[in-house]
Amino acid sequence: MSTDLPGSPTLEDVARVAGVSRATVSRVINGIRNVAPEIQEAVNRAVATVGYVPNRAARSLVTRRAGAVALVVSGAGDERPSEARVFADPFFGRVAGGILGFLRPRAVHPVLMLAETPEARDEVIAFIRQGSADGALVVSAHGEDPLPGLLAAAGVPAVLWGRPARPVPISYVDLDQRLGAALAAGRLVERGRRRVATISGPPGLPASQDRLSGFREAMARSGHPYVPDAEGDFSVTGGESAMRRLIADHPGLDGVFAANDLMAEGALRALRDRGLRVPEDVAVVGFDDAPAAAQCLPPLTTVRQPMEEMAAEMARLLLAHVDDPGLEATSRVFRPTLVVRGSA
Amino acid sequence: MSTDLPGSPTLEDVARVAGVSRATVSRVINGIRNVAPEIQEAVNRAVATVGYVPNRAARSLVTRRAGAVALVVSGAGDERPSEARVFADPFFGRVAGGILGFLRPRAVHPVLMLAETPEARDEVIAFIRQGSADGALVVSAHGEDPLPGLLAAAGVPAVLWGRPARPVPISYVDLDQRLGAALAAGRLVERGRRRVATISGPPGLPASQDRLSGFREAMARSGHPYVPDAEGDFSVTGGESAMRRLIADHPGLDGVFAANDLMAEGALRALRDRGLRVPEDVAVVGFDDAPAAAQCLPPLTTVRQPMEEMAAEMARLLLAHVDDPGLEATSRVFRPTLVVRGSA
DNA sequence: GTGAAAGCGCTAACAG
DNA sequence: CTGTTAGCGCTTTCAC
Repeated sequence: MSTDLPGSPTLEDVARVAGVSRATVSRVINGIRNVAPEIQEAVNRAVATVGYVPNRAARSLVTRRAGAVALVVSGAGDERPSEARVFADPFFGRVAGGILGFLRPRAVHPVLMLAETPEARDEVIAFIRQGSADGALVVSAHGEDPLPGLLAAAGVPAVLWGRPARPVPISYVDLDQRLGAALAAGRLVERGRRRVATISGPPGLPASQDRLSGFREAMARSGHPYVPDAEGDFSVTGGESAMRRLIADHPGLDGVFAANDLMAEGALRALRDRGLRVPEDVAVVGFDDAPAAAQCLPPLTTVRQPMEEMAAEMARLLLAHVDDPGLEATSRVFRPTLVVRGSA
Repeated sequence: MSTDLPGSPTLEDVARVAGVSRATVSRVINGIRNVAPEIQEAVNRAVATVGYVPNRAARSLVTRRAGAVALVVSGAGDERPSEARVFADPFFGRVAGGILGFLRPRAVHPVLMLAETPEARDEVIAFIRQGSADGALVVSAHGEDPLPGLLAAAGVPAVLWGRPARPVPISYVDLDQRLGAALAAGRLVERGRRRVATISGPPGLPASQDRLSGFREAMARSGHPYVPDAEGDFSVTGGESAMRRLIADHPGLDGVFAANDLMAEGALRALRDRGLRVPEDVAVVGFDDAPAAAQCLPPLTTVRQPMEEMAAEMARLLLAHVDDPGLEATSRVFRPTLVVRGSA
């Protein structure tokens, strides 16, 4: 007999109740046409009465689709401590939000993974090779992250957030960082600032490098060949101490470009502590347009990075690669915009 | 023939190469004894040469284990916007970190889910019923979150972060909030503070309520029956404005207990802006011992909540429920400790 | 100690 | 338009 123990109802059960075959039930469940309306009706009723819900493993086994993707946070330091730091960054939150927004309507679920150690990296690729996920979405905290290379070598579908430091045949989504930096420079120059400095991000990240060099080049084009910089780490406290160093080393400062909003927030704080007014004494421009940017005092003028859209695009690209394994690696570069608020 | 297309190698392939049967390979893979050492050797070699990696769907189909759990962020508002906010809170990062730390060595993966709408909630329980995950770990932002009730009704293994507002037969992990609040009160009293106020969290959360009433009761026991409060929302800016209100309404204030560190940080900022010194003029005690607490100026005296351990315990409890469906719902309440730094 | 065989629940040809 | 028939890759009795 097939009326077993509690085990949740299967297609077979639904079929029996509806008085049709498993195949027909399957067709109805998967929304395939060519099924008489009356039968569809009967099947749906049967599904409801037995409380049927399709078994994902069985389905995956035959469709060869997991309906899941790995959301990998990579190279953010190592071991436990890092975990908290990465997730705590509002940046990750926005990216995750954008990805979920795209994946959800498509019934694809993100599996959170950390890839800080060689073993963890192997685990990520094994995870995909064993069919637990159809591909990987990776957010690296380091330009030298070896994961993209491993993914490419394994021939696993993957999309990166940001261009990797060294070329890898993998799709990625990025922002035109240099343009963003130029926007910031333009604003500062437009506001008549002559002694401008910058607080840069972690030098290992291509995004940091591009923002720094892009800013310097734009300033140079405007006749300001010398732009000192203090290195930060993309955190509020990092920005705060960088700003302090800048104030100490360059007393006459009247403009600052911080490579992200968190550091800009720290800079604002340091400036306030020193009794310097923003934007009167020192104008400040941030980068990202993080949620907190509008809450700063004064509200932060910043370069907006459409993170949610970029994140959604990552997801879209990944699913495209999953659907068509032959697809060439591509890159999508978004344009930043300047959001003018009170700080500059 | 079985030498098909590229399709990744299966047990069959390994068996052929090793010259044994599928069953034997399976035993070796799953570390079951009763296999001659020499054969184990041969199998392992074969696994390596063909690059075998077990197919998770096939395995799940028979073992009835997904090897995954849903990590649900629930009731944090609704729709897209919320997503970013929740993840951005350092609180979520630490919890996620603690969970991952426990799950990883056990080869269980967390699938990120949001449950803000009724449909999203149904999706969560369907997700588990279809075998995509073995259970749910849920972090609610609202005491009235309906998800725990649905989970319990569906008989799905689940563990909550924090006691639900209304009793639900579900396991949860919590902190002794009242003891934590008493610790804060004790410190303030010990430092001779006589005009003490508190910045409370979202009133809908049991944790907020317990910290508030626990603090008031402890203060009352020390002879301070009146403790005004200003409501915050667990964010820095919320704490900042609450502090401003408190200063305005209660000029003589000399001590403040903020229901979390983010708000304490905001309070510090508001106090500094008003030219009040901490701890000389006003002593401040926070709650959580967030990573940023030590970075504040002055470093924050706070009530430490062992979030990572609590999170790990959630995961442990969930796996226990998965292994033994008959297990009764239990609760594990952790004890907070006081971390004395500069602010009080 | 090892192999043969029976499914787990589902989808996808292929007939009819 | 619907049913029959094969498996997907793996674990797991049950014999040997």
